[in-house]
Amino acid sequence: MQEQYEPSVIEPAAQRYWDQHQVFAARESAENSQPEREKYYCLSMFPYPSGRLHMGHVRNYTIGDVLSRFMRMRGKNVLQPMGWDAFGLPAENAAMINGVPPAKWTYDNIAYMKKQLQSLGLAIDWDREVATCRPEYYRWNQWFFLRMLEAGIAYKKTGTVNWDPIDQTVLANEQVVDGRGWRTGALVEKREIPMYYLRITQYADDLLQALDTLPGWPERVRAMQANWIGKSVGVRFAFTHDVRGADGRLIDEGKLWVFTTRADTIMGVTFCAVAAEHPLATHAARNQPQLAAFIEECKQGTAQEAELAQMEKKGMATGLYVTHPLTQEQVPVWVGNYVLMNYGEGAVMAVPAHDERDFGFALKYNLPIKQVIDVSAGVRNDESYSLTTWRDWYGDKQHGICIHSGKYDGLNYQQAVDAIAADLKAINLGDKQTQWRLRDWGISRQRYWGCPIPIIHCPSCGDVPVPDDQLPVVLPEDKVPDGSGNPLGKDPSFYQCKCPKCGDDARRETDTMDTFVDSSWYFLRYACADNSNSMVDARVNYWLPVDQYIGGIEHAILHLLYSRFWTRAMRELGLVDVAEPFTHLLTQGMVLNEIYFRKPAAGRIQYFNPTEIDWQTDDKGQRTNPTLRADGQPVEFAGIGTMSKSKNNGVDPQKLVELYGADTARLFTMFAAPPEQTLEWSDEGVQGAHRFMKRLWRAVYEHVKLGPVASGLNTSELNAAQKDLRRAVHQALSKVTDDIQRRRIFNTAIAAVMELMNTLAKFNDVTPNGRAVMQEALEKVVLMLSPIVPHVCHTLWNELGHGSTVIDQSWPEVDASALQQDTLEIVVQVNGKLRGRVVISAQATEQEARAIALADENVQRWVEDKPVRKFIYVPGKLINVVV
RNA sequence: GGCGGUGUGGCGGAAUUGGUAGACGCAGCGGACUUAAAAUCCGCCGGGUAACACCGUACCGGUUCGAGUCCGGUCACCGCCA
Repeated sequence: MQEQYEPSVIEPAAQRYWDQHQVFAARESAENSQPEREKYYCLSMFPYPSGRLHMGHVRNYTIGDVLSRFMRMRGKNVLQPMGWDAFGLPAENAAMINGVPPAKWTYDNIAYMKKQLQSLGLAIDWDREVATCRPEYYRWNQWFFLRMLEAGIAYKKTGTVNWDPIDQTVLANEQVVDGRGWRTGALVEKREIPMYYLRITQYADDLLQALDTLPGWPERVRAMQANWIGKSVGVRFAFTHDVRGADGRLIDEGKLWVFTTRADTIMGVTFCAVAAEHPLATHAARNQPQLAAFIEECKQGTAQEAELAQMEKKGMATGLYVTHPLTQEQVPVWVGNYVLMNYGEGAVMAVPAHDERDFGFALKYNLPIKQVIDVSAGVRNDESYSLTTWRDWYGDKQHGICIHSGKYDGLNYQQAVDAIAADLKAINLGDKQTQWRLRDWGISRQRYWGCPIPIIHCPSCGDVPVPDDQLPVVLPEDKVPDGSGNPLGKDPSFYQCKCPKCGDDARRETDTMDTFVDSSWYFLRYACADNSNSMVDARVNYWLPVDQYIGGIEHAILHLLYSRFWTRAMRELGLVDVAEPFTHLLTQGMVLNEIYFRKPAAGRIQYFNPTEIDWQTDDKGQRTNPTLRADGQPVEFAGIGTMSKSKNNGVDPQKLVELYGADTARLFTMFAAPPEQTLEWSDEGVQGAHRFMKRLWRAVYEHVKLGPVASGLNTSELNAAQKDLRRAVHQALSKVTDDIQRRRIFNTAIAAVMELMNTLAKFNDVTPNGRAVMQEALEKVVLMLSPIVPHVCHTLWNELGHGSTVIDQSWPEVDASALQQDTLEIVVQVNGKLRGRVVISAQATEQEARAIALADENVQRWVEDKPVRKFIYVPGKLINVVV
């Protein structure tokens, strides 16, 4: 065995072995004599082929790889695929800069990044690789889009869309962040264009309720999805009025519609508030310049819920009144800057007594406050209702009872809502209604580098679907966008076509699909990537659902929601059996690094890579005075932030692998933080991980150097030290198994192995029994670490004398007898404070333990002759003497 | 404002069901080896004390024999909210 650990030699060798023996090729059924194994589909979110891997990829794919390899050793039939989310804007942007077609840029990037992924030693079945920009893949986007069109799940409508003036494209609502395009940051404009939508709102209730069937998902992701879907159950009803517009007709047919979740407070309405754009506001402003000015001011304001909640509530009376549908009272109408036209009805009823926002508004503008709910019943008898100070319990609907509400007096929340909704329905002015925040998913994009929407526009037949036998509509791959709109619209060879129905000249749709479409079902296609005859086949039902999905928290809402929707649509159309595609979800934290900069008197801030910085340490060991190594001059430390090009704090995985090897990179990313938390990069930490690799190598080297172990392990002949070592080995094994299998935490599993290695280093017994114990210990260490650092374990397993390979080994079993102890150390507390430790027999009774504990010198010092009031005994762990 | 989360040494983090707070690693300090350095190995490493005592898991209070962990309240920070 070679003395030096050389990852640059052993890593390619291990990878070559895996490759030649096709060990990661997944099969759907049992082969030859192999017994039927349970399937395990381990999926990592596929990357966008941006050019190079970043550390986030390394972290993501290492987590997936550790789980895949672990599950394989646990006897599962594992599928771990990989592919490319290959359509999208960055390719077009790169094309504009370099003058190269997006297709070439994308395919080149895929080739390079695939090599990078392979250098990490991931246990991927590359035979199933998919790239969403290939016609073999996206033809099924088109095919299924047509099925959805037939089923009414997809439809066309003209609507107001968000127009990004820089990217020249439509954005989904969720792609607008703070009123700006999510990629460009440009202020979004409104445009009216025809586009295709998917009826995700039809599935809103199911998508919401089924979140409860996903205990394997993080709580916060489920909360974010529920929040996004935004179900609110309430009552939609109308105040009547006879306000007529300039044309003499009643505005909105004489009805001011509102939606409320607190219909039980309807008798407490003292005014209504409408949005600045509401027809009543517009009407009232015609001859009130002051109101018109206020409306203009409101229109400048935000449309963001978050900002809305924080800004100062302002309003102005319109002078108009509407009639309360149940009391016939005249209710004044105000314009409020906190009411949004495109949310709900653009108008709200105001109940100042029981809504904090309305309460503040009423105080500010001196509007009446009428209490109609009494919460004192059993809950709040210590405080009374005040007209000047808001208390949170004014809005309590759990314990409230209607008062001052005529026939509704005495009803609780649900009873009151039911009764009031029924009364409103009876007079035809309202009914119960469920409102959703979620909107239908607009998928049309006026972009080139995406999947063409398979529709032909015929002057006489209208919108005609491309017949199935003419699919796919192939995207030409030679175009170079120049920023002046969609190249497809300028290419007659693409858009000129014949109508499939009447054969006349027609024009092909030049919009392409949102790239979220591509990623909404790629995990299904991995199961049958080689099938050129159908979108999915029986193999999909074998592999699905995904047992473990791993990816970034940034996809917690959109991608995961769209995938859940798409899978449901496919199930509805009889293509797959499952509704929920992902059983367990792990959202890994981001990779952070330190940020350093200098701010010159003139010019832009200059950022420095953390590797170029030197620190000094003060007498407390704390770092001070960062300087730039190149010139020794001070730099500013700006804290920790996500790795990014603009902050010049990225770490190139390629260089890391070249310098230390893939195993070190894998070990560090798994060790530095739990998978769900952020990971702070540390070059010293990487060196520490590399140091451990070398220690591991040397431990095996020192052992192997002594020649083959003479005798097998005979557990009945071991001395105390040998037994202790065996116990340490099996304790570590027990912990590592639990950490990976149940807890999905790898840093503590690695820590346990490190601790074991520290113990091993102190064990210098070269007797036959001692060496046999050491052989077992090292074998277990190699097996335990093989999912995490597979290359070195591949080599070490053979060096330990095995003809077989570690990839084919089963996960080791804990030997329960090795864990047994004759004596136990028990912690003794006196009055809850640690005062001593005693060693007792493992079989000792509580009486015996008590006698030994009380006899202990340290314990006696604290107990003295005080009477023992209480004696707590936690067997095997702790004694607490209360005196 | 709403929802969700977090708060532990100089740093990343550990403590899994209420039972030894600080595992493991990094940094630092001391030592061995070396002409020297690097590498490697050994030891120390929350505050406090001569040594104990004592103090210590954001803050205030509670439950308990016992609280980082459970409960009530406060503060700070992070994430998400067409």
